[in-house]
Amino acid sequence: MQETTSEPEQAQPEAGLRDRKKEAKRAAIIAAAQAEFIAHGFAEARLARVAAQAGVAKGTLYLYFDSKEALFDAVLRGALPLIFAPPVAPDPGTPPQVAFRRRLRAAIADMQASGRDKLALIVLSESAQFPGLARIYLEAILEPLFELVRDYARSSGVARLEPLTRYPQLLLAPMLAATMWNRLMTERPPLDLPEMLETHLTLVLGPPEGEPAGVTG
Amino acid sequence: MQETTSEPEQAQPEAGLRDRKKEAKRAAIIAAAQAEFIAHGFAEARLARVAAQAGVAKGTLYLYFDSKEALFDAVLRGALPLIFAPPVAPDPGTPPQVAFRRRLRAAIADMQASGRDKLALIVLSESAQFPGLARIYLEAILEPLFELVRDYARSSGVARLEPLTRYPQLLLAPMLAATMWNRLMTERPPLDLPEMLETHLTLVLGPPEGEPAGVTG
Amino acid sequence: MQETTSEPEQAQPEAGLRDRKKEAKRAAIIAAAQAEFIAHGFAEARLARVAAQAGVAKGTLYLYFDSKEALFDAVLRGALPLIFAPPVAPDPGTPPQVAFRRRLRAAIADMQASGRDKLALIVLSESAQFPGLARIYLEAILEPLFELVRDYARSSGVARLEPLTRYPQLLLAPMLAATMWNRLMTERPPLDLPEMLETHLTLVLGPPEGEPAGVTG
Amino acid sequence: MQETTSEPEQAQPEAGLRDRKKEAKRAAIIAAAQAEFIAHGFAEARLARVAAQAGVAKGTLYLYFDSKEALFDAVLRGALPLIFAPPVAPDPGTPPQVAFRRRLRAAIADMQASGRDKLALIVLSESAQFPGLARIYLEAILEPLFELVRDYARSSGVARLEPLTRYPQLLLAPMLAATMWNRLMTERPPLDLPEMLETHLTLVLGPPEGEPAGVTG
DNA sequence: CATGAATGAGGCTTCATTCAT
DNA sequence: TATGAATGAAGCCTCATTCAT
Repeated sequence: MQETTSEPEQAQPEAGLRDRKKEAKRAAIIAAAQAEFIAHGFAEARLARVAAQAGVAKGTLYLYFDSKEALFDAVLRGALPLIFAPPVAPDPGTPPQVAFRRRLRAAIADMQASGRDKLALIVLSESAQFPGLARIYLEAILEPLFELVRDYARSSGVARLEPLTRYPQLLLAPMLAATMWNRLMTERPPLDLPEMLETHLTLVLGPPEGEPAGVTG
Repeated sequence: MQETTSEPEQAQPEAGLRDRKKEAKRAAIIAAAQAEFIAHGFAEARLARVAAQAGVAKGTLYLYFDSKEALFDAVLRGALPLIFAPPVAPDPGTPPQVAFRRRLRAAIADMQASGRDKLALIVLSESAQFPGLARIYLEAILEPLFELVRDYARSSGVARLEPLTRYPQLLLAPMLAATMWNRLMTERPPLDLPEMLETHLTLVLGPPEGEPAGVTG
Repeated sequence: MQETTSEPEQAQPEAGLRDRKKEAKRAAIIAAAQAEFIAHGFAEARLARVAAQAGVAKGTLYLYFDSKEALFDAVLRGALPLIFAPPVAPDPGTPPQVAFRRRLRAAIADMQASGRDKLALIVLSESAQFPGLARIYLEAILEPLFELVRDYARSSGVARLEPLTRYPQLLLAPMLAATMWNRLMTERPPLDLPEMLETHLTLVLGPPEGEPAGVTG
Repeated sequence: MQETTSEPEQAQPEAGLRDRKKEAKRAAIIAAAQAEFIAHGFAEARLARVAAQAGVAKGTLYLYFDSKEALFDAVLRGALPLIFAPPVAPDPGTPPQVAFRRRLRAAIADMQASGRDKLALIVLSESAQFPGLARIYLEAILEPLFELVRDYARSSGVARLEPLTRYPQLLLAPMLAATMWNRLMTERPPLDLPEMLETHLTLVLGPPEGEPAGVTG
């Protein structure tokens, strides 16, 4: 139990090193798999490509994951925590509407940048094969967003917005639709997601206030 | 009904009969394939099941379609014309807003009832494999709807709605989202699509007028 | 029901031809598999070799059998009926002891010649993997033999043989042992199975009577 | 317990300790392997399970054995010496027939208790893969038993038993058969091996004498 | 035109064996 | 000496596609 002096902590750091390496490899595999699933969907994803991309042998995948499905599962779960980590500290002082809009913008940008929107699509279309997963995944993604919307609609005190507490989807749907659009309509100029979002929010919620203010006002 | 005499005398009716039979079989195959693709997605669809369902041998599929992809293509194209057949005659005399809302309602109901919403999902998620198809399909479905929205926004003369001429998606997205929701969240009470649509339209367009009329002011 | 004359019954014989071909191929596969299982045991048996030996593609095996285990099962079941088809017609007139001995001799010779003794061994040693099969197989092979022994012991009226009605195994075990011996001790001169059997029967049952009579003349 | 000083001073006792430790580990591996082979046969045996059971890492196995086959070989050879260690001191004074029967009984009981009967089965069925081994193993087990039988048959002076000097198998086969039977027919009441053996010996050799005495004689 | 048996490339997965630590 | 992560050959099996009938 005593501390080793010169060559400190033999077991601990060595195991730590091992574990760190394992964890790094695990992460590499998940990253490679995520790219593969995003590029080809579940059924057409090839574990050989995942292994090659991750720089390991095919068999090595099975040291970390029991099966292709388990790997898919891990990719999804791995993506989950990233989805709604508050992107910027809540910054007290900003009016709620501004914070709300920032939050939505960040969520959109993150989905787009990470490619997780494509994962969501895959889960959607292959939900027949992964029934439980679809529920978990979508709940983990959507429920927090819904709560965000409901909170805002309630706290805003605007009567017109009351329906959003029942159908928070209404506010979020265009983001989903637009993100799909951009992923699919690669031959066209992409939609300007932030602007479109702003437009939609203005359409539904009214013009923004408190923010740097674009127009004169 | 007459027997074919071995000499192609009445080429017309005989060929017509043949063609009708061929066409019927072709239709049966497409119907079976549509069900299969909807139920399992593209990759997991099995031609053996399609053939069995259509009541033909597996080899027979190849007399009508070159490949699994060609069959998928045919299914999609077969579904297209149905999507926007005007469901009810335009019925002159109804105010444009009412007609517009009816049209949207009909489109939604049709998508839902036919299962074509699932087809759309499949195209979405497997668009990497079917790049051209995705474009064609979505354009055929969405463009007419967009045009409908743009027309309405323009002709309404309401300034607030001007953004819809640039982003007609904003009005349609909730329908897409809701249809996906209901397809996936089978464990929960389904969203009431018509009501949700109405809510959304009211939220964006304002309360309906000319129709039975809900609130007053 | 009528006899086929020149070219009658189109469906029947054509289907018959197809079926006959399928049946022939099925038989060829089973034969090839039996040889393979006998040569290498279950786990080391290679379906590639079975297919090659049977003159079919690997995938073809799966048109006839669901899995390697199912093929093994079929091999065993296919071997069963052969095991105790009465080799010669019972020939009334021969005294029961003679008939009994003949029967045993034939059973031994048949097991040896067909290689089914090796199959039995495989079932034995891999019974952990095929629990039900072991029971079925051994019952199908052994129970009839046991019954034969019991019948004889009872009908002989010899008091000394009474234990055989309880332990018919005692009379048959040497045949099992000897057949194993010859299969394993390939480097030694093989046991003369018939003679050994005769010796054993004489040892237990007493000298044969009624048969051509051996030495003296 | 003393620290190794880096200079190999007391090579003898230290090495002895080391050797003992190594030997213990080696024994643990063999024991684990024997259990594994008995439970699953050779092909289905998993070195991972052996290592886990022995409490060592998988790689460690290869410090002691070159390959899975070498380990199997070691298991068999390790089991050999146990098979015919005279279970009770020959005890002079008992009549030969009694000693003989006791010996057989002990051999049977030992095979059963140790699970080595299953090992024998495995060797039998996989003899194609281990040709040399099969011979060695079976000779080591059977030859001593055969000699026992031959000795007895000769020394008994009973003419009827003369065939046993040529076919000692005849006396032993039921034990082999019965041991197999009990291993396989786990769903049925097991054969009472000692009683069956006694029955067989009585059937072939005549009623026992000198022992507690059943009949008078 | 229709059939359905046959094909065979290629996917996922296993596991004895190796090797850097 | 011991570890256990990594390897990669090889097996079983699937299924879109072909072709003789």
